[in-house]
Amino acid sequence: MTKSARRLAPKVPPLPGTSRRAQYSASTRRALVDAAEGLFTEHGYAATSLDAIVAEARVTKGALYHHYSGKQALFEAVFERVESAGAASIQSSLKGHQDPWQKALSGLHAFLEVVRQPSYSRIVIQDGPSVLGYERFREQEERSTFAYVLDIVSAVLSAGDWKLNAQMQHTFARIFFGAMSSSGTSVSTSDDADAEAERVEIAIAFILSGLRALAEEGVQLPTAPLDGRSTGPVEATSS
Amino acid sequence: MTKSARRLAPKVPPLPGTSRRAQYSASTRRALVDAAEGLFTEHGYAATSLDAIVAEARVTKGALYHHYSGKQALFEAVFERVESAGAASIQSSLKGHQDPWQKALSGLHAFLEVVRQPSYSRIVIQDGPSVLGYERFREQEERSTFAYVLDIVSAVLSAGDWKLNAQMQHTFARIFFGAMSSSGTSVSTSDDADAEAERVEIAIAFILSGLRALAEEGVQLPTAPLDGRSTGPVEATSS
DNA sequence: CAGACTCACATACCGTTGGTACGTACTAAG
DNA sequence: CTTAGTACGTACCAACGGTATGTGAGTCTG
Repeated sequence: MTKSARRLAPKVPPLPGTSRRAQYSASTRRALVDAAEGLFTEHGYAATSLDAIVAEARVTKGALYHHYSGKQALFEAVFERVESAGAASIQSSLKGHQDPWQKALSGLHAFLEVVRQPSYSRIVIQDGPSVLGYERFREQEERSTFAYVLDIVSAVLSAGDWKLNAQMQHTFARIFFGAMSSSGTSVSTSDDADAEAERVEIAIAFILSGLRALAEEGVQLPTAPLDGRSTGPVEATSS
Repeated sequence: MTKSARRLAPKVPPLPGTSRRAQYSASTRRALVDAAEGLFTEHGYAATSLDAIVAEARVTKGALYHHYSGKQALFEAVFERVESAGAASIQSSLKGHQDPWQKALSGLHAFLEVVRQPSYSRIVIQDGPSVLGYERFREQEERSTFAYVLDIVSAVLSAGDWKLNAQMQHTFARIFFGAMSSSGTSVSTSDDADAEAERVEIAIAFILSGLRALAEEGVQLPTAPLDGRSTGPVEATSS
């Protein structure tokens, strides 16, 4: 392979992605991802066969395996697209807010909108963790949706004049992210999604206002674990 | 079937479950569930074949399909056992606390212990929703672990002198349950699980103390949706 | 106690599925 | 026109969940 490879480089491989075949190729990939997204959303990952996907995309399995290493890799492509679309939607809702508390409420609202989309609910929230494995799922989340949550939570916490290390910020973000995901799924499966979303917003806003009250009182986070479970009634957290 | 069926009823079908065959049968079921729990925990639902399970249990597929209608039904049996064991563990931690806030902290601690067990983490938290489907998963949770969370949350909320309808209590419970599940998984996959669990306890306790602060101030829940995202800065939630 | 009957499995098999090996048409470069 | 490589299509395979059917031990009835 070394003897004939170095002829002389073509002028320029005219921008990879602009040639005819590259366009066809990209089109095929899109068709596959589109079809897969629809079928995964409708029937879930396990109940969707590759035959169904390639039929819907009007290609063959050969094409699929040429572009993706397998079913899971295709799912990852779908996941990434759906996830980043949702994250972008959330991000855009944050513009025009400086007050962290307002930003949090606005982001929460946007999140509850995103999670009501069937594709996001099914692909990201429901099938995501088990298909990708929790580790990979988390890697993906960490650098998109969760990142925003972390940002906002950190902003809220520092607005509360609490100095926390990165780990503690992470923990808080994880807690709120979990709360939002869970209640988000609850919203998306509710009979009256609007009403449920409203309740969630009220509830989380109320919880946030609780933190705000603590901030105004100047209450600090305890650094030691509060052992309030073993024997008698102890004084617990409030100052 | 009607001609010879009504002889006369045998004295009593000597307590179903005590006959020899019934004992063998029960033993086989246990072996299957035991084997399945181990393999599901280790490799996950999808990556565990029925052949592997029946080999581990030292029976054949015929036996499996005699007792369970399929792989999913077997998983449900495993799920139910692991789940109820965890729920029982949590429930027992609640004894000896009258103060709802203390009860909440104690339950939280117990939950974080339970969720650190690999079987619970993998089978209930991770594979549960996608295998059973979110609806069935939720039905199961609703009448065990989630029920306790709902109880505690309701107690906390009414201790805060807030009158909420059942829906709102549900919403709050869902929020906290989600927060606990998510951070619980985070704990179980952490490098230093103890430290992470400690942080989670501190954080959630802090959030609870925020609610407590609101209670002491007599702040009430807003009933209308707070629209704090559209145009300018609005006054938001705090009184 | 003898026979009929039932239950708790074992064995052999099937359809579907994810994945692979290989052939082929089309394209871009020389 | 040749040549190399890409983008597929076709044919196939192994593994898996699930089923149909056989069989022997256990249980009940007379």
